Amino acid sequence: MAGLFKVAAEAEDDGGLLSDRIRNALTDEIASGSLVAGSALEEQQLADRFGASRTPVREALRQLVVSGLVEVRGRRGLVVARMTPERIMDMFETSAEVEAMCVRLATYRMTPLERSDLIELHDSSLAMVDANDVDAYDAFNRLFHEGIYSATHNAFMAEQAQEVRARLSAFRRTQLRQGDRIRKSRDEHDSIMQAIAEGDGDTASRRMRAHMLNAAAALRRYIDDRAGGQG
Amino acid sequence: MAGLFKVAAEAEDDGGLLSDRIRNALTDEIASGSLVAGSALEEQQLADRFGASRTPVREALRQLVVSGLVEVRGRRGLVVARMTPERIMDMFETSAEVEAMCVRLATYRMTPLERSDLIELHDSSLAMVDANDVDAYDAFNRLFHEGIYSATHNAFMAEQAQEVRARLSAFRRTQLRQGDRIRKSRDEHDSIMQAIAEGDGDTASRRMRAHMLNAAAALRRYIDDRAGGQG
DNA sequence: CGACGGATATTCGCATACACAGGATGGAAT
DNA sequence: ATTCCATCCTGTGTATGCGAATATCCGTCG
Repeated sequence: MAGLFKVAAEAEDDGGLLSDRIRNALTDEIASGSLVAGSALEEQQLADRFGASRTPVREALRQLVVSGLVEVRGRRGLVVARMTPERIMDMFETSAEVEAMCVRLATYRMTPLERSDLIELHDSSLAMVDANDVDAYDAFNRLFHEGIYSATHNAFMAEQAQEVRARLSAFRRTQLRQGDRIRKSRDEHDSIMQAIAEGDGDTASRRMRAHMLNAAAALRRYIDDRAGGQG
Repeated sequence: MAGLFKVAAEAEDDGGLLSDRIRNALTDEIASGSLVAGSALEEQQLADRFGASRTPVREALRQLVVSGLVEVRGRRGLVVARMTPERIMDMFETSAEVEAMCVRLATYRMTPLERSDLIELHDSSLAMVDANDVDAYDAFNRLFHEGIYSATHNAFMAEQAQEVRARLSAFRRTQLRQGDRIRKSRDEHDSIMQAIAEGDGDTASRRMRAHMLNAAAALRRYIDDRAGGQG
């Protein structure tokens, strides 16, 4: 999953391994929702689409299975991981705890430069909220949280947090479109930033946890609205 | 990595996929230290060893790369992930935070049955300490922590915690052999159990973090003793 | 004697080919 | 008409072959 962290690696798409290229492409499509959960993933079909043979496609798929984005169904092929609402909630809760853990460490360890960068980044999000630009805010949100991961000064923890976050990215955008969630999200960021500025890691941690759980609650409302349960 | 959690799957070793069998075997060998960090992993050689062709070996290796146990070295083949002391410490710290996070939730959520099972398990470890049986204690330790993961009643979090833990298993045994670390470990478990019994999740969490960091410190002393740095 | 360059050999990355399993489909029997 | 069975067919799992890239080794030159 170290690869996910260096998304700058997309630049070397042509130079890298074919299987990696396919893996990254599929990761993006699953995370963005282009490939909906439960879709069958046929090797030959994907091979044709990417202009490759089945071998690199297979390797990409097996890697996605390990990272949890794809699941095997016996010998009947692979499907995009279909997650139950319960599992999604579990993942959000885990993400909340992980983020809380990261922001606590980050508060204690970030350098003045990192702190000022994060403040500047946070300030920039106000315009996106006013414009109600969900895509821009989603992109900002990612940078904000990645900035916190990085400020933990623990590369492994940052990777783990990033991995969990990546697995939820498909749902995060959905959740942001709920009502005025985007503005509330920004407000919550603001209160987290205050705690960080005061060097109060425990408070920042609690607020981050609440922030993430609010996002999860918003998603749950959305899921409950859409369907009683399509497990 | 869900596969790691159901280690009962070892029973279906013969029935399962060849690439899975190879992956599990290599995982065990890396975790146990049979394959030392930095060793080259040649596809043909492994294929011969497992009586298979290169294809399933390749798939197994690529999966191990994703899970972080193996790393790629350009086109010059793969090696068992060589971890720097810094990275190992990062992993231990992450593990400490993750365990702290789990025990906090577990304290609030475990059922009376889970609590009594955990107490019983903990009590059983005293004999192993008295006998200074590191292997037995190591096995108990695993059950103890897995019991806590399970008591979070969050399957995803349990899997994540398990995955982090698995990646450190190679070092954990080493650390337990340091001085009277095993007895101290047991004492720390005891204080954690007290907090759990009192339903004080925050205290349990702090004590768990300290417990894990103590283990990391013991390992660091060991590393520092052995070599100034063999990165 | 050391360094540099080319040839060889090893090993990876991908493609293709073959084997096998499970499901779908069609027909026949009840 | 429905159900059961046989056959085919689709798709996965594995093996092998070929091309490319790189390390190694040896010879030659400085």
